Amino acid sequence: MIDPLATLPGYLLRRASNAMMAMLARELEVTCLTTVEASILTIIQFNDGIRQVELCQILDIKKANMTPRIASLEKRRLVGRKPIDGRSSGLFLTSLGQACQAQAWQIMQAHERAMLAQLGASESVGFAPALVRLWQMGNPKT
Amino acid sequence: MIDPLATLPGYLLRRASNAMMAMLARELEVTCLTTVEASILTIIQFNDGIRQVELCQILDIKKANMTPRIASLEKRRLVGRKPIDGRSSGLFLTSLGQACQAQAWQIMQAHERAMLAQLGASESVGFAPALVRLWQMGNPKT
DNA sequence: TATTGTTATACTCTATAACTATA
DNA sequence: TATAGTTATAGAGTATAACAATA
Repeated sequence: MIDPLATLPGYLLRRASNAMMAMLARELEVTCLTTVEASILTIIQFNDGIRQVELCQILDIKKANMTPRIASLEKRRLVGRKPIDGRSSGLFLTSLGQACQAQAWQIMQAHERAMLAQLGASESVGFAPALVRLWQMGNPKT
Repeated sequence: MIDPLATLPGYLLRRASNAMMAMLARELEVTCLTTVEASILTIIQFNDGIRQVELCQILDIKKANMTPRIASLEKRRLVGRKPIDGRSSGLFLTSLGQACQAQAWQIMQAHERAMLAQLGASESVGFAPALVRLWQMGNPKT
Protein backbone atom coordinates (compact mmCIF):
# COMPACT_ATOMS: atom_id res chain seq x y z
CA MET A 1 0.00 0.00 0.00
CA ILE A 2 1.40 3.37 -1.05
CA ASP A 3 1.03 6.32 1.31
CA PRO A 4 1.91 9.40 -0.73
CA LEU A 5 1.23 11.60 2.30
CA ALA A 6 3.97 9.96 4.35
CA THR A 7 6.55 12.04 2.47
CA LEU A 8 4.96 15.35 3.45
CA PRO A 9 6.37 17.04 6.58
CA GLY A 10 3.06 18.80 7.13
CA TYR A 11 1.26 15.46 7.24
CA LEU A 12 3.92 13.99 9.52
CA LEU A 13 3.53 17.04 11.75
CA ARG A 14 -0.16 16.32 12.17
CA ARG A 15 0.32 12.60 12.79
CA ALA A 16 3.13 13.17 15.28
CA SER A 17 1.08 15.81 17.10
CA ASN A 18 -1.96 13.55 17.30
CA ALA A 19 0.13 10.63 18.54
CA MET A 20 1.81 12.70 21.25
CA MET A 21 -1.43 14.31 22.37
CA ALA A 22 -3.10 10.90 22.67
CA MET A 23 -0.14 9.63 24.68
CA LEU A 24 -0.17 12.63 27.02
CA ALA A 25 -3.93 12.31 27.48
CA ARG A 26 -3.47 8.72 28.62
CA GLU A 27 -0.65 9.69 30.97
CA LEU A 28 -2.75 12.47 32.51
CA GLU A 29 -5.71 10.17 33.22
CA VAL A 30 -4.46 9.53 36.76
CA THR A 31 -4.91 13.24 37.51
CA CYS A 32 -8.51 13.28 36.22
CA LEU A 33 -7.44 16.18 33.99
CA THR A 34 -7.62 16.55 30.23
CA THR A 35 -4.63 18.00 28.43
CA VAL A 36 -6.38 21.36 28.13
CA GLU A 37 -7.34 21.39 31.80
CA ALA A 38 -3.74 20.64 32.76
CA SER A 39 -2.65 23.51 30.50
CA ILE A 40 -5.14 25.88 32.12
CA LEU A 41 -4.11 24.97 35.66
CA THR A 42 -0.44 25.35 34.77
CA ILE A 43 -0.94 28.79 33.25
CA ILE A 44 -2.91 29.91 36.30
CA GLN A 45 -0.18 28.54 38.56
CA PHE A 46 2.43 30.65 36.76
CA ASN A 47 0.12 33.68 36.44
CA ASP A 48 -1.85 34.00 39.66
CA GLY A 49 -4.84 36.30 39.25
CA ILE A 50 -4.99 35.94 35.46
CA ARG A 51 -8.33 36.76 33.83
CA GLN A 52 -10.23 34.40 31.54
CA VAL A 53 -9.75 36.63 28.53
CA GLU A 54 -5.97 36.45 28.96
CA LEU A 55 -6.14 32.68 29.32
CA CYS A 56 -8.08 32.61 26.06
CA GLN A 57 -5.37 34.63 24.30
CA ILE A 58 -2.54 32.37 25.48
CA LEU A 59 -4.29 29.12 24.60
CA ASP A 60 -6.14 30.43 21.52
CA ILE A 61 -9.50 29.32 22.86
CA LYS A 62 -12.67 31.33 22.25
CA LYS A 63 -14.06 32.93 25.40
CA ALA A 64 -17.39 31.21 24.82
CA ASN A 65 -15.62 27.87 25.05
CA MET A 66 -13.55 28.83 28.08
CA THR A 67 -16.59 29.53 30.25
CA PRO A 68 -17.72 25.93 30.73
CA ARG A 69 -14.12 24.75 31.23
CA ILE A 70 -13.47 27.20 34.07
CA ALA A 71 -16.90 26.43 35.50
CA SER A 72 -16.01 22.75 35.60
CA LEU A 73 -12.67 23.40 37.28
CA GLU A 74 -14.37 25.68 39.80
CA LYS A 75 -17.06 23.10 40.52
CA ARG A 76 -14.32 20.55 41.20
CA ARG A 77 -12.73 22.98 43.68
CA LEU A 78 -9.51 23.28 41.66
CA VAL A 79 -9.87 26.93 40.66
CA GLY A 80 -11.27 29.99 42.45
CA ARG A 81 -12.12 33.56 41.45
CA LYS A 82 -11.20 36.87 43.11
CA PRO A 83 -13.22 39.84 41.80
CA ILE A 84 -11.08 42.41 39.97
CA ASP A 85 -13.88 44.73 38.98
CA GLY A 86 -17.54 44.31 38.21
CA ARG A 87 -17.01 42.39 35.02
CA SER A 88 -13.94 40.24 35.54
CA SER A 89 -12.22 38.12 38.16
CA GLY A 90 -8.68 36.94 38.73
CA LEU A 91 -8.30 33.17 38.67
CA PHE A 92 -6.26 31.29 41.25
CA LEU A 93 -5.62 27.68 42.17
CA THR A 94 -7.07 26.25 45.36
CA SER A 95 -4.77 24.08 47.45
CA LEU A 96 -6.36 21.07 45.78
CA GLY A 97 -5.81 22.73 42.41
CA GLN A 98 -2.17 23.35 43.24
CA ALA A 99 -1.63 19.72 44.18
CA CYS A 100 -3.39 18.58 41.04
CA GLN A 101 -1.37 20.94 38.86
CA ALA A 102 1.90 19.85 40.46
CA GLN A 103 1.16 16.22 39.66
CA ALA A 104 0.13 17.06 36.11
CA TRP A 105 3.22 19.21 35.66
CA GLN A 106 5.47 16.32 36.67
CA ILE A 107 3.72 14.09 34.14
CA MET A 108 3.97 16.74 31.41
CA GLN A 109 7.69 17.20 32.00
CA ALA A 110 8.30 13.46 32.01
CA HIS A 111 6.34 13.28 28.77
CA GLU A 112 8.63 15.89 27.22
CA ARG A 113 11.74 14.03 28.37
CA ALA A 114 10.42 10.78 26.90
CA MET A 115 9.72 12.55 23.61
CA LEU A 116 13.18 14.08 23.38
CA ALA A 117 14.76 10.74 24.31
CA GLN A 118 13.34 9.35 21.07
CA LEU A 119 15.22 11.90 19.00
CA GLY A 120 18.83 11.77 17.90
CA ALA A 121 21.10 14.76 18.32
CA SER A 122 20.66 15.98 14.76
CA GLU A 123 16.91 15.66 15.12
CA SER A 124 16.45 17.34 18.48
CA VAL A 125 18.75 20.35 18.06
CA GLY A 126 16.53 22.21 15.64
CA PHE A 127 13.22 20.65 16.59
CA ALA A 128 11.74 23.21 18.97
CA PRO A 129 12.97 26.20 16.90
CA ALA A 130 11.39 24.69 13.80
CA LEU A 131 8.06 24.29 15.59
CA VAL A 132 8.19 27.86 16.86
CA ARG A 133 8.80 29.14 13.34
CA LEU A 134 5.84 27.19 11.95
CA TRP A 135 3.60 28.27 14.81
CA GLN A 136 4.51 31.90 14.13
CA MET A 137 4.05 31.33 10.41
CA GLY A 138 0.38 30.62 11.09
CA ASN A 139 0.02 33.74 13.24
CA PRO A 140 0.77 36.70 10.95
CA LYS A 141 0.14 39.05 13.87
CA THR A 142 2.66 40.13 16.55
CA MET B 1 2.27 37.26 30.78
CA ILE B 2 4.20 34.04 31.38
CA ASP B 3 3.51 31.04 29.16
CA PRO B 4 5.16 28.08 30.88
CA LEU B 5 3.94 25.79 28.09
CA ALA B 6 5.91 27.65 25.43
CA THR B 7 9.05 25.84 26.55
CA LEU B 8 7.58 22.38 25.98
CA PRO B 9 8.29 20.80 22.56
CA GLY B 10 5.13 18.73 22.86
CA TYR B 11 3.06 21.88 23.25
CA LEU B 12 4.89 23.58 20.39
CA LEU B 13 4.22 20.47 18.30
CA ARG B 14 0.50 20.85 18.84
CA ARG B 15 0.46 24.59 18.19
CA ALA B 16 2.56 24.25 15.04
CA SER B 17 0.38 21.41 13.78
CA ASN B 18 -2.83 23.37 14.38
CA ALA B 19 -1.39 26.46 12.69
CA MET B 20 -0.27 24.53 9.62
CA MET B 21 -3.53 22.60 9.34
CA ALA B 22 -5.53 25.83 9.52
CA MET B 23 -3.32 27.35 6.84
CA LEU B 24 -3.67 24.33 4.55
CA ALA B 25 -7.43 24.29 5.07
CA ARG B 26 -7.63 27.91 3.90
CA GLU B 27 -5.42 27.18 0.90
CA LEU B 28 -7.58 24.19 -0.09
CA GLU B 29 -10.81 26.19 0.01
CA VAL B 30 -10.57 26.90 -3.73
CA THR B 31 -10.86 23.16 -4.39
CA CYS B 32 -13.98 22.79 -2.21
CA LEU B 33 -12.11 20.03 -0.37
CA THR B 34 -11.29 19.70 3.31
CA THR B 35 -7.80 18.53 4.25
CA VAL B 36 -9.11 15.05 4.97
CA GLU B 37 -10.97 14.89 1.65
CA ALA B 38 -7.81 15.96 -0.19
CA SER B 39 -5.94 13.22 1.67
CA ILE B 40 -8.52 10.61 0.74
CA LEU B 41 -8.53 11.58 -2.94
CA THR B 42 -4.73 11.54 -3.02
CA ILE B 43 -4.50 8.10 -1.47
CA ILE B 44 -7.07 6.76 -3.93
CA GLN B 45 -5.16 8.37 -6.81
CA PHE B 46 -1.99 6.52 -5.76
CA ASN B 47 -3.85 3.30 -4.88
CA ASP B 48 -6.54 2.76 -7.49
CA GLY B 49 -9.11 0.20 -6.36
CA ILE B 50 -8.30 0.58 -2.66
CA ARG B 51 -11.02 -0.53 -0.24
CA GLN B 52 -12.49 1.67 2.51
CA VAL B 53 -11.05 -0.48 5.26
CA GLU B 54 -7.55 0.06 3.87
CA LEU B 55 -8.15 3.79 3.61
CA CYS B 56 -9.18 3.70 7.27
CA GLN B 57 -5.93 1.99 8.23
CA ILE B 58 -3.73 4.47 6.40
CA LEU B 59 -5.49 7.56 7.75
CA ASP B 60 -6.33 6.11 11.18
CA ILE B 61 -10.02 6.89 10.76
CA LYS B 62 -12.74 4.61 12.14
CA LYS B 63 -14.74 2.85 9.43
CA ALA B 64 -17.98 4.24 10.87
CA ASN B 65 -16.63 7.73 10.25
CA MET B 66 -15.31 6.94 6.78
CA THR B 67 -18.73 5.93 5.44
CA PRO B 68 -20.27 9.43 5.31
CA ARG B 69 -17.03 10.93 3.93
CA ILE B 70 -16.92 8.51 0.99
CA ALA B 71 -20.66 8.94 0.49
CA SER B 72 -20.17 12.70 0.21
CA LEU B 73 -17.31 12.34 -2.29
CA GLU B 74 -19.39 9.88 -4.30
CA LYS B 75 -22.40 12.20 -4.26
CA ARG B 76 -20.18 14.98 -5.60
CA ARG B 77 -19.05 12.67 -8.44
CA LEU B 78 -15.42 12.70 -7.33
CA VAL B 79 -15.17 9.03 -6.33
CA GLY B 80 -16.68 5.84 -7.74
CA ARG B 81 -16.91 2.22 -6.61
CA LYS B 82 -16.13 -0.99 -8.48
CA PRO B 83 -17.47 -4.14 -6.76
CA ILE B 84 -14.67 -6.45 -5.58
CA ASP B 85 -16.88 -9.03 -3.92
CA GLY B 86 -20.24 -8.96 -2.23
CA ARG B 87 -19.12 -6.95 0.73
CA SER B 88 -16.51 -4.52 -0.51
CA SER B 89 -15.74 -2.27 -3.45
CA GLY B 90 -12.60 -0.79 -4.90
CA LEU B 91 -12.57 2.99 -4.88
CA PHE B 92 -11.44 5.01 -7.87
CA LEU B 93 -11.39 8.66 -8.88
CA THR B 94 -13.75 9.91 -11.57
CA SER B 95 -12.27 12.26 -14.16
CA LEU B 96 -13.66 15.13 -12.10
CA GLY B 97 -12.11 13.57 -9.01
CA GLN B 98 -8.76 13.29 -10.75
CA ALA B 99 -8.82 16.94 -11.76
CA CYS B 100 -9.81 17.94 -8.26
CA GLN B 101 -7.08 15.81 -6.70
CA ALA B 102 -4.45 17.19 -9.07
CA GLN B 103 -5.29 20.74 -8.06
CA ALA B 104 -5.30 19.83 -4.37
CA TRP B 105 -2.00 17.99 -4.76
CA GLN B 106 -0.37 21.06 -6.27
CA ILE B 107 -1.61 23.14 -3.34
CA MET B 108 -0.42 20.58 -0.81
CA GLN B 109 3.04 20.46 -2.34
CA ALA B 110 3.28 24.25 -2.47
CA HIS B 111 2.21 24.27 1.17
CA GLU B 112 5.06 21.91 2.04
CA ARG B 113 7.58 24.03 0.18
CA ALA B 114 6.38 27.17 1.97
CA MET B 115 6.74 25.38 5.28
CA LEU B 116 10.25 24.18 4.62
CA ALA B 117 11.23 27.63 3.35
CA GLN B 118 10.56 28.93 6.86
CA LEU B 119 13.14 26.59 8.36
CA GLY B 120 16.86 27.07 8.49
CA ALA B 121 19.24 24.31 7.46
CA SER B 122 19.84 23.08 11.02
CA GLU B 123 16.11 23.04 11.62
CA SER B 124 14.97 21.29 8.47
CA VAL B 125 17.56 18.52 8.25
CA GLY B 126 16.21 16.48 11.14
CA PHE B 127 12.64 17.72 11.08
CA ALA B 128 10.84 14.99 9.14
CA PRO B 129 12.83 12.16 10.78
CA ALA B 130 11.97 13.57 14.21
CA LEU B 131 8.27 13.64 13.33
CA VAL B 132 8.40 10.08 12.03
CA ARG B 133 10.01 8.91 15.27
CA LEU B 134 7.33 10.59 17.39
CA TRP B 135 4.55 9.25 15.20
CA GLN B 136 5.94 5.74 15.57
CA MET B 137 6.40 6.30 19.30
CA GLY B 138 2.63 6.67 19.57
CA ASN B 139 2.01 3.51 17.55
CA PRO B 140 3.58 0.64 19.51
CA LYS B 141 2.42 -1.77 16.82
CA THR B 142 4.30 -2.65 13.58
C1' DT C 1 -16.74 -17.01 12.82
C1' DA C 2 -14.53 -13.05 10.98
C1' DT C 3 -14.77 -9.16 7.76
C1' DT C 4 -16.83 -5.10 5.19
C1' DG C 5 -19.65 -1.57 5.33
C1' DT C 6 -23.61 0.91 7.32
C1' DT C 7 -26.55 3.11 10.85
C1' DA C 8 -27.38 5.30 15.07
C1' DT C 9 -25.69 7.71 18.76
C1' DA C 10 -22.97 10.33 21.99
C1' DC C 11 -19.20 13.08 23.36
C1' DT C 12 -15.69 16.53 22.63
C1' DC C 13 -13.94 20.56 20.40
C1' DT C 14 -14.75 24.53 17.88
C1' DA C 15 -17.19 28.70 15.86
C1' DT C 16 -20.67 32.42 15.82
C1' DA C 17 -24.14 35.46 17.38
C1' DA C 18 -26.68 37.58 20.90
C1' DC C 19 -27.07 38.86 25.47
C1' DT C 20 -25.73 41.08 30.42
C1' DA C 21 -23.24 44.02 33.12
C1' DT C 22 -19.80 46.74 33.59
C1' DA C 23 -15.95 50.20 32.11
C1' DT D 1 -18.65 52.44 22.76
C1' DA D 2 -15.79 48.78 24.04
C1' DT D 3 -14.80 44.93 27.18
C1' DA D 4 -15.54 40.50 30.18
C1' DG D 5 -18.11 36.92 30.67
C1' DT D 6 -22.20 34.05 29.69
C1' DT D 7 -25.70 31.48 27.01
C1' DA D 8 -27.38 29.09 23.14
C1' DT D 9 -26.51 26.76 19.14
C1' DA D 10 -24.49 24.66 15.13
C1' DG D 11 -20.80 22.31 12.92
C1' DA D 12 -16.93 19.35 12.73
C1' DG D 13 -14.29 15.22 14.46
C1' DT D 14 -14.21 11.10 16.94
C1' DA D 15 -15.74 6.87 19.61
C1' DT D 16 -18.64 2.68 20.46
C1' DA D 17 -22.17 -0.70 19.71
C1' DA D 18 -25.24 -3.10 16.88
C1' DC D 19 -26.66 -4.61 12.51
C1' DA D 20 -26.81 -6.82 7.50
C1' DA D 21 -24.50 -9.03 4.03
C1' DT D 22 -20.84 -11.77 2.77
C1' DA D 23 -16.44 -14.54 3.17
